[in-house]
Amino acid sequence: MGVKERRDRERLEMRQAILDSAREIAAKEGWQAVTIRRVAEKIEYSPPAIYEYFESKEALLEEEAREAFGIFLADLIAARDAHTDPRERLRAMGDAYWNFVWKHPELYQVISGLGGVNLCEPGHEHPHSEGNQVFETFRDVLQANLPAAGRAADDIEGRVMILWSLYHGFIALLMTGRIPMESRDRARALAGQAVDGLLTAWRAGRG
Amino acid sequence: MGVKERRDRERLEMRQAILDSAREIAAKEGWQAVTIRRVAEKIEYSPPAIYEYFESKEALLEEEAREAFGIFLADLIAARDAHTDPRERLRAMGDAYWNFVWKHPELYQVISGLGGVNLCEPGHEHPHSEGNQVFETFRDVLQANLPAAGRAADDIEGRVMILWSLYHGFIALLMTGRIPMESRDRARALAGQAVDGLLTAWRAGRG
DNA sequence: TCGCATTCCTAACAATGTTAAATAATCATT
DNA sequence: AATGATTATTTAACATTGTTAGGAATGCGA
Repeated sequence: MGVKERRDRERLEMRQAILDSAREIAAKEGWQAVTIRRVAEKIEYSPPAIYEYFESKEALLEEEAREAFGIFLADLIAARDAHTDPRERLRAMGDAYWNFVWKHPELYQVISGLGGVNLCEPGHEHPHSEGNQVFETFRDVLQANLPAAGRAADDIEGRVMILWSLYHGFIALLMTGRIPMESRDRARALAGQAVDGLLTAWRAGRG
Repeated sequence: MGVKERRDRERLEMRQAILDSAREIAAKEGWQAVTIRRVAEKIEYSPPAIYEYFESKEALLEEEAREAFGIFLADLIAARDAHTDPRERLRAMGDAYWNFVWKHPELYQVISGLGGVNLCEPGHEHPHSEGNQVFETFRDVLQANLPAAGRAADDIEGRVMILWSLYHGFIALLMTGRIPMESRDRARALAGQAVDGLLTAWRAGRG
């Protein structure tokens, strides 16, 4: 009675085909161009067929965000595990963050509400467990970068937020054109420089 | 023959009424709810009437952004001029930045492409002279906060970008729900703390 | 008064997300 | 194998979006 299994598998394949098509359109033309009808045309089905696999366009985009978080997290963990020294680890994770964004802009956009993705709003809850895992990974590695003394007293999570905001701020300003794209490499250098400054301040217990 | 003047004045008033209506809707229900038809209904005109005053919805939003930049800049300059000590000035401008965002979220959104505003894209040029003025104002005040030695060699503008990214990053993460709104005050404290850390690093010539 | 520009409206278009209803395909059971 | 039920998929449509075409008013200067 493996017929049920096959049908489930086919259903998953269809679902994935929809996700892949949407992402492909987004990668080529931006999320603005991702339309139920465009996706349907790409997989050679009629528009309403999509609604057998996703409750709405928003649900589809949320699933894209979940996938994106998964890839992002995998990249970060790979970068961390490529080194043992805490400083090397943090540096590599910063590189991984930055590289992920410009290697898959559409993924970072759907994660962070950039590029005309409407998912993200203050009220809206983000139940992506990978999102939390990203945060926790950064927290653990940052903690290993700080002196043991007074570690409990220090607000490690607050400092993760600081670094996160710094990176995301630069990326958002670049992606929205506020900082011109020609300054991308310079922005990367500045972000790294700022992180170094903050780290030394924190190590010295002055932050 | 002041009839021409009167007509011009009426035209400007109508234009402003459109802008005000759009902003009012955005303030109450977000930019997603700002629709040509909603704006038209609010000013008791038919939808196509709007196109006599704005070439397109995008042009309307761009004008909103221009207005928003003007208010933002005025707030920043007022904060700066309320003090003479450079440190006080920078602190006050940081406060002004933060306060502007949460006093007029819809204005910051239309400026920065948050909250479902599609204006901002990497290619799109932003010819808001007020945007540059904001940057230059911050640059001058930051410069006054750094030691004179080696000022020319230091990358002041890069450091403005760093502070800008830090602030904007926190705000964007809050507005998109990545950082929960309950942590807003904590985020503000963290941002200030990070700025202090960076400033001391820069003053010591270690940044 | 006539012509002309401005202002505004009705009606419509195409594109969007989405739903209803009907049809085709597939499967389990007899 | 035939049948009834479930599932998959499509066609047609709806409401909402931005936007345009074409035509009334309106008021100005000749």
